[in-house]
Amino acid sequence: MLSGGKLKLVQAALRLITDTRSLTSLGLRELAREAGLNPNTFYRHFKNLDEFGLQVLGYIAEDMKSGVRQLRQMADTSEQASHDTVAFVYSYFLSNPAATTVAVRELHGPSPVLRRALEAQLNASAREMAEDILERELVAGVTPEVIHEISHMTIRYILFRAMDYIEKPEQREVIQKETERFINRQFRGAMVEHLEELDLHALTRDRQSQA
Amino acid sequence: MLSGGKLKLVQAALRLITDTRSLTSLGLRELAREAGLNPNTFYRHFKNLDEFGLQVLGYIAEDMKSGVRQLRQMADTSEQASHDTVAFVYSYFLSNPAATTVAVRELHGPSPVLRRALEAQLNASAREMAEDILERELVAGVTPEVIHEISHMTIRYILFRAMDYIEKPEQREVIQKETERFINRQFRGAMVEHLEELDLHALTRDRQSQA
DNA sequence: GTGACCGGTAGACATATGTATACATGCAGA
DNA sequence: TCTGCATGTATACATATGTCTACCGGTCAC
Repeated sequence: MLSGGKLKLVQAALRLITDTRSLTSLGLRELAREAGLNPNTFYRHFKNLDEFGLQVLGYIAEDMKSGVRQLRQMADTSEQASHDTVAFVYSYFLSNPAATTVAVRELHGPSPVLRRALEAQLNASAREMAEDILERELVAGVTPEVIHEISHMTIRYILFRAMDYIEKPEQREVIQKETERFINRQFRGAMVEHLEELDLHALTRDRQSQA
Repeated sequence: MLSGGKLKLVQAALRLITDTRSLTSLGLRELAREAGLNPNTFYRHFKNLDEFGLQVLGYIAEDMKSGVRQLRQMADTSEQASHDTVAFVYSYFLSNPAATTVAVRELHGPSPVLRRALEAQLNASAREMAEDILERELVAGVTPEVIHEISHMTIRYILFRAMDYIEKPEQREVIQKETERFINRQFRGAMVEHLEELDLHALTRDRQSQA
């Protein structure tokens, strides 16, 4: 898809983006230097840095999509599904740290163009996730709209945690477990959404007296 | 607390940070220019730009804290409390857009120093929120640890949504409602966390047949 | 074979930046 | 009154950046 110098420049960007750099902070000369090209070659491929940023986003979006596609796997309960999904997604992020960093950073970054683009891509992922849940009937008694809404939140939540997950190896297990709890609480909360608070309290008391 | 030139520079930063700039992207000369000072005056007050960033964070942290302090108000049910809190917090963000933008942007930004500082401040806020919930016994049947965990997530969630809230006036109502649902689902989900999935389904069916 | 085009290069430009040194002013304490 | 110190300024330098114009070597179509 991307050829020659274009590819070199995009990959150079991914190499340059570490803990301490963001996509929008990269300079054209810097990029060319890292790619082993003449500064002016940049102009042969991109009109300006914004257009370049979009290409980078497209590149990593492609990557992420193909990663998420292989996620369709079996799971009997929703709890099991959330566990598997979370494990998979984080391991994916872990093996693509640069792309992940770009996504997290630019989602709230200073370039409106990139923000919109990323948002659109996240929405697409959320939609996919929701439809997957609906098709496999993993959650009962929750309307499709709510499933979409929760998926939307979940996708973002995972993305934010991904940075910590990458940066703090000793916290990975904790983060993973927290994420699972987050998801399960959302869906369980949605299931009992229309119950009166008093009933809920009674219910909780029941459980506690049982134990 | 901050005096003269120091203050001028910090305020200049807040003025410069709009949709399209981030704290870490500001230059020393740029800052001085906006503050109406000589570039070198910057050095009279700050060792480097990182130290400056920390001061800015401190400045807005002060501001936010005093904002959140007046939040202690009455509410009978947790649902009511989440509604009031969400309304209040968003209106606060709306009236301090620059500070909000800084916080959101730098929490995942390229400067590790600022990231850590912001994280610490968010954790403090989360702790405060959790303790408030515990003191006022707004949520029953949920352990303090879980309340802390949910508070932690909620604080972050609200902060992220704050950007959209500021930027997209036509979506403000929706965002506010979504945030309330988010919070309520978390706590309700936590209440029924230890129930078997089957029981939950039965419960949901009950409600549906009632209706 | 020739002309067009694509990808890459070289050099030069105006302009911006961070920083160092040296100078000016005003106010506090002796 | 003199001294010190904090604050602000002026000038200067090395270095980086985006961008412009011009040049070069292949490759493909005709």
